[in-house]
Amino acid sequence: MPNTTLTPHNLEAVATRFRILGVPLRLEILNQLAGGERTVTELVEATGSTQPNVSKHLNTLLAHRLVKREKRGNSAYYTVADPAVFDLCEIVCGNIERSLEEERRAFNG
Amino acid sequence: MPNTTLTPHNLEAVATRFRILGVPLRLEILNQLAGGERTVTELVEATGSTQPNVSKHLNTLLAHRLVKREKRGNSAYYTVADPAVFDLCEIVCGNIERSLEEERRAFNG
DNA sequence: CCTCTATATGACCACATAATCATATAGTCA
DNA sequence: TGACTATATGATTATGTGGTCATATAGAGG
Repeated sequence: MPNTTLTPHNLEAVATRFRILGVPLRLEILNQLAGGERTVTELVEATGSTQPNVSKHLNTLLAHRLVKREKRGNSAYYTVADPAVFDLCEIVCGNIERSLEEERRAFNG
Repeated sequence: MPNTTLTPHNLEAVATRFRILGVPLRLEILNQLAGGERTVTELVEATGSTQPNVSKHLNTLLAHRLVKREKRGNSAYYTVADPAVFDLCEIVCGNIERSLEEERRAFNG
């Protein structure tokens, strides 16, 4: 029953969620977190970005509840809050694939 | 087998797709198109936005293959290119729901 | 051809925000 | 306490883009 659909009322919230996911570095971070919890330093190394930048994006992801943070010792360990985000990526990939396939068919019979 | 996942290579494309969906008016347009093809004028009335603005967003959606356009007579009829986008919205809604539910549980036991 | 309607487009502005730098905070260990 | 490491944060800049306005394009009907 909680199979909510797109309504004018939650439209803003949904758009915001999409916007959060619309930044490559944030997707890359989430992709890293798909392999389990990571510290900021690990994410900095994995992404090649700067520490303040990664921290800031993690903060954004945290504020929108896409990740969870747990402080242990000197470090902050981040994990994905809801694995369903990866389903999103799957679907989007499927979308893009079909688009490209269709374009290909349109080009050469 | 075309079950593509998030890789560094398509990451940019996926992020772009998310960014396109991250604008409330565009979501509203897609939501309208869920009910079948619509003309620009119809979408202007339904959304309460201006004609140039709606046209511009339709152009963006078209450029990224989220909608299709067909010109008949004096009007332009738009349709959703890939209904799978609505699955995205469903998932996001589910995400948000779970977030809020969890937040609620955290607040009052 | 003229008018009306529908749609697209270019110029412009305003605002949000991603990236960077410097610095603050805070925990660990000697 | 002092040095070191890890993380967060404030200020600033640069850029992208959503919205608006005016205008162009184009088809329909007289």
